[in-house]
Amino acid sequence: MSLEERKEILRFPKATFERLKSYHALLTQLLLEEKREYVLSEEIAEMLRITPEQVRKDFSYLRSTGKPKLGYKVSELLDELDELFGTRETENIIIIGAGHLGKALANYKGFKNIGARVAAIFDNDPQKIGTMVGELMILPLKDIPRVMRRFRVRIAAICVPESAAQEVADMLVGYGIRAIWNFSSRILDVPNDVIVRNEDITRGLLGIKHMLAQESTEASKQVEIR
Amino acid sequence: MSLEERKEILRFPKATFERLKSYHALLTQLLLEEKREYVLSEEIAEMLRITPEQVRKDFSYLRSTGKPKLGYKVSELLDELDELFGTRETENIIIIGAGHLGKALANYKGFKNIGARVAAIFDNDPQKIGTMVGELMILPLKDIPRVMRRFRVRIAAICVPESAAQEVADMLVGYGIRAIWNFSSRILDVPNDVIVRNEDITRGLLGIKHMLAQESTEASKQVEIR
DNA sequence: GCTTATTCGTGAAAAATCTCACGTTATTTT
DNA sequence: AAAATAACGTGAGATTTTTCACGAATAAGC
Ligand SMILES: NC(=O)c1ccc[n+]([C@@H]2O[C@H](COP(=O)([O-])OP(=O)(O)OC[C@H]3O[C@@H](n4cnc5c(N)ncnc54)[C@H](O)[C@@H]3O)[C@@H](O)[C@H]2O)c1
Ligand SMILES: NC(=O)c1ccc[n+]([C@@H]2O[C@H](COP(=O)([O-])OP(=O)(O)OC[C@H]3O[C@@H](n4cnc5c(N)ncnc54)[C@H](O)[C@@H]3O)[C@@H](O)[C@H]2O)c1
Repeated sequence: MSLEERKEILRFPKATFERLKSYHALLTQLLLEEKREYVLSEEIAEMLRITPEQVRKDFSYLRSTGKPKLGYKVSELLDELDELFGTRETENIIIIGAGHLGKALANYKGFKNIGARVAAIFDNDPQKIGTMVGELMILPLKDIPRVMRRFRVRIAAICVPESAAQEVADMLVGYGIRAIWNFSSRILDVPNDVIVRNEDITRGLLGIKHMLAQESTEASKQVEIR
Repeated sequence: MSLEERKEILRFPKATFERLKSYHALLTQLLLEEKREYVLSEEIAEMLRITPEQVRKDFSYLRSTGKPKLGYKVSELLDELDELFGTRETENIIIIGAGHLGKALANYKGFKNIGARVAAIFDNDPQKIGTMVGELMILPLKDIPRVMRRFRVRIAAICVPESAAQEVADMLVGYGIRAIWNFSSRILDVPNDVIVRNEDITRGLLGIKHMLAQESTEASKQVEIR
C-alpha cells in the first residue's frame, strides 16, 4: 500500500513534468538572486507565460502548499523539486566527441546544480586524445567500458558528427549504456529499453522561425482585412 | 477566402508541430543516407517511438498523401516540410557571448539546412573582441544595432553567463529584437511581443534522470510485489 | 478580535490530443 | 482482369490536459 501511495503521489501529467523543470529554474533564480521568501502563482505565471491556474494545478501534484495572500514558500517548493529531480544524488555521465559541443558541455559548470558530473570525455581523433579539456583528459574510445564500470555510468552524451552518431550509439548499447543524450540531429536506432533523449539544439530555431512567420501573416491579415 | 484557406491548411495541433520537426530530421536522413524513395508510417513510428496512427494523423494535416503498400514519398514530404519550416529562406541571426557555447554555435555547419545563418557574434570581453571564430570576427556589443540593421536580424541567441543574461536581453529588446533564443538557464523577463525560446540544454538531463529513477522503481516494485 | 481582500485548491466543464477501427485504395499476385 | 493484400485516411470515441469558477483559508487592516 505504501508503494501504491508513493506511486500515486509521483503520478502527474507529462506536460506538468516539463513545466516543473521551468519552475525549478525560476525558483532557483528567485531564491539566489532576489532572496525571495514567497512567490505568487501569478508571478510565476507571468514569467513563464502561462496561466496562474496552470501553476497552481501543477503544484497541486506536489506536497508543498501555498498560503493565501503570500503564495508559495520558495525554499519549500525548491526542496521538493530537488528531491523529485534527484539533484542531490550525483549521476556520472560521459561525453563522446570532444569537438565544439562536447568541449562546451565538458566545461559546463552547471551540471552540479542538477546532480550530474562529467566523468570523462572521449574522442577517436589521435590528435585530441591525451589533450586536456578543463580538468579532464580526452580519452580513447577503448577506455569507455572501464570508465563506465568505475563510475557506474548510465548516461552518455553523443557529440559526434551525424555520420558517426549511429555507430557510436551501437557501441554504447553494446557496453550496456542505459540512456543516450543525443546532441546530433541523427535519429538513432537503439533498443527500446535504452532511453533516448534528442537534444538537437537547432530544432528550437524552427519553432522561432515559424512563430515569426505566423506573426507576420497575422499582421498582414490585419492589414489586408480591414 | 484564399487567406482563410491558407490559414486553415496551416492550422494543426501544437504537438503535431513538434513532431513535424522530428519527421523533418528523420526524412532528411532517410533521403540522404539511404536514398529511400518511400517510407511507411510504421517505420517512422518505430524510429521515433510513437504509433503509426499518430504519424498518419500528423501527415493528414499536410498536403502530402501516402500510397497503400508503399507509404509516403520521402522527397514529397520533405519538400512540404521544408516549405512549412521556411528552410529555403535564410534568416540571419546573431550570437551574444563568444564563450564555449557561443563559439560552438558560431561554428555549427548545420544552420544552412534549417534556413539560418550566423551574421555575427558579439562579446564584451576586450580580450576576445577582434579575434576570430571560424570566419567571423568577434565584435563589441556597440556594433549590434548596425549589424541588426544591415542584416535585418530578428533573432538573437543569448550565450552569456546567467548573471548577464537579463541585461543582455534588455539591451536586445531595446534594439528591437523580435525573438530571443535563450541558452542560459535564466528565465528572462521581456515584453510579451518578443518571442522567447528557452534552450536550456541541461534540462533534458533531468528528464533522463527521472526516467531512469522510475525504471528502477518499477523494477523494484516487480521484485517486491511478486 | 472582526472584517475584508486576496490568493490558494480543486472539482467540473471544456478543449486538445491520441487511439481505435474500419472503409478505401493502390499494388501485387494469380 | 480479378482477387487478395497491405497500408493509408479519418471519424468517432477515449484519454489527457487545460481552463473555469467558486468555496476555503489566511494575512492584513481596522
Ligand atoms: N556545434 C553546435 O552548435 C551544434 C549544434 C547543433 C547540433 N550539433 C551537433 O552536435 C554534434 C557535434 O557537433 P560539434 O560542433 O561539436 O562537431 P565537431 O566536428 O566540432 O566535433 C565532433 C567531434 O567528434 C569526434 N568524432 C568523430 N567521429 C567520432 C567517433 N566515431 N567516435 C568518437 N569521436 C568522434 C571528432 O574527432 C570531433 O572531435 C554534431 O552531430 C552536430 O551536428 C552541434
Ligand atoms: N557550456 C555548456 O555546455 C552550457 C550548457 C547549458 C547552458 N549553458 C549556458 O550557456 C551560457 C553560456 O555558457 P558558456 O559555457 O558558453 O559560458 P562561457 O563562460 O564559456 O562564455 C560566456 C561568454 O559570455 C561573455 N559575456 C559575459 N558577459 C557578457 C555581456 N554582458 N555581454 C556580452 N558577452 C558577455 C564572456 O566574455 C564569455 O565569452 C551560460 O548561461 C551557461 O549557463 C552552457
